[in-house]
Amino acid sequence: MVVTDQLVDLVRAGLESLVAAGSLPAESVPEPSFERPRNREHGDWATNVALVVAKGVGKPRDVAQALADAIEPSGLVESVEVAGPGFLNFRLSPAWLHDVVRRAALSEGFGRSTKGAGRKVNVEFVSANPTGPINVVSGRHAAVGDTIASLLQATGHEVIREYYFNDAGRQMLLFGASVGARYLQHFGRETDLPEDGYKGDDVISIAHMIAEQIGDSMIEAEPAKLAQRMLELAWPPILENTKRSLERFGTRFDVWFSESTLHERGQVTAAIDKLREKDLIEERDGAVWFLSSRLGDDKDRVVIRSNGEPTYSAADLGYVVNKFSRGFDRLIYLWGADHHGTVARFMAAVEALGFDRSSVEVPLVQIVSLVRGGEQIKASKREGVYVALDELIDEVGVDAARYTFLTRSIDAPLEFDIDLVKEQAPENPVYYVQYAHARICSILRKAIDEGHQADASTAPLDALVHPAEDELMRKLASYEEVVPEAAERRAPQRITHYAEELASTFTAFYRDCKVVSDDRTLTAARLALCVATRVVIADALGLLGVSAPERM
RNA sequence: GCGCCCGUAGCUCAGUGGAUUAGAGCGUCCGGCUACGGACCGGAAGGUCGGGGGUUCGAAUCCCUCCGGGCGUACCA
Repeated sequence: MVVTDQLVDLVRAGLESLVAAGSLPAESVPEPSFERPRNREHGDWATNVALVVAKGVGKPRDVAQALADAIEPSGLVESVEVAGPGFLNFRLSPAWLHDVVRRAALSEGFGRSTKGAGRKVNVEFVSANPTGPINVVSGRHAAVGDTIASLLQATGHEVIREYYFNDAGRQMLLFGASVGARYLQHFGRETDLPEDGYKGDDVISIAHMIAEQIGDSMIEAEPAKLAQRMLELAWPPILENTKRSLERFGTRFDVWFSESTLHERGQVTAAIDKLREKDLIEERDGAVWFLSSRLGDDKDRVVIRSNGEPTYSAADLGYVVNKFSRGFDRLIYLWGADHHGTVARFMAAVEALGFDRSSVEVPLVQIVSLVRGGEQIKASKREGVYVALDELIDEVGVDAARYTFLTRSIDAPLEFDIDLVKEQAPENPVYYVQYAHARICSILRKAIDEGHQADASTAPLDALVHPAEDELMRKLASYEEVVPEAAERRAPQRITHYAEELASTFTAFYRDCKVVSDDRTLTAARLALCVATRVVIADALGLLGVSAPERM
């Protein structure tokens, strides 16, 4: 049982006995919460529960003292004292830290919880249209979405990673027309790119590829037919490249979801009909409108244009119904902050379609701005301005790239200076963390060579009394708080920061405590601590999708 | 105008209700390699947590307001 749960039980029992004695009203008993005090003089764990219940009952310190007296002694708790305005500070026996070391070293679900057990979550991220190579902006989304998904799995959720792609519709036909223009140019025809068309050079190479495949058979085709045909030929190989790049980047999706299948199955129309039944649909100016303003949106939104084509957000209606029909309890849509203006409309649709708004969340990843040659450039696929994810991987490697994306909060805009990132790649903190891991592996190899055993289940952990050992054990213990918090807050950066702290704490231990020595008891204990640290570093890096090398 | 995000050390950023020492990396300055891996380590300088008001026993953290920056505000996505 995790130590905080045991403490909660102890304190709850104490509170209940105060209620039974009449010194606390029954309705004022909250779930006690525990935290690790920053200052070590304040004990191992502290709760503010007395401050919370004291309101209208008495002085916080008096309540705290009464509660401290009411808490039954146990083998776990060495002392409970009242401090500051009314905190209860707990000092624990060394056994809890030893338990941490053993559980971590033996990999028995350390850092895992079952909080989300039985909950099925869909995490949809990246979802870039297959109009060209996947870029670094998508790279940030891939790293973040993948890690959020891993964190949810670590807290017991069943998770599906999903990629939604556009293979139809106005925007994609524009892309098809752009490819068509390049196709015609390939055969020497004088043709301009469509206005707002896709201007990137990669469109040229796609057109060349198609030209080799089908020859000049389409050069006399009607523009609309040409665009449609080019689109059909272009997107599948582009999507394949996207899959390959993302897999190379360590991100694997469970489901690749095609927008056009929603239309083919009539799910978009069905969703609109459902809104119509609720009188949330109106025809105006020849278009069909969703009256989203009745549900918190700024204004109503078109779902079917006056030319009869559904809008992209109409597909979203069918898609959310489709997702829920697959049995998910929660949908997470990781969107770019430049789409935040559509969140209100989307949430209005969720409600209108009969779903609970609180079961859908849309974390927004702030924009990535590109800097190249000291100048800020606006990344745009249509303008052909971007840095390809493959290029980033080639230059700095997967580990450094992912790690960089995962050190920042999703709320922080990311300035991506491609020159600077390449230059600073060797100084990336990821190597500090990986180095600590490799160093531990090296120590363990040496110890085993010399006939020592690294068996945490039998190691005499009482021998660990040095302050640096104590610090390291405490840092390991906090992993069990960090993972659920990172998961709940959708905050991968908590894991990167923790990994650096753990590596740094280990390095201090390494400096002060020689692991392998003639003292076999002490060596056995320290080896167990090393194993525990190695496991936790590897686990944290694993959540981030970063490798944990045994040698560097 | 309205909406969302941001404003913390010279720079890039963590910390988002807890304890009169607010942290890290980089940069700057000083010092350290005869131990299991120096991709390192120790120390120093550097902060009105954008300004003001409020809530609270307690605020960088919550609320209001102002200032500054980014993004959005389409029958594009």
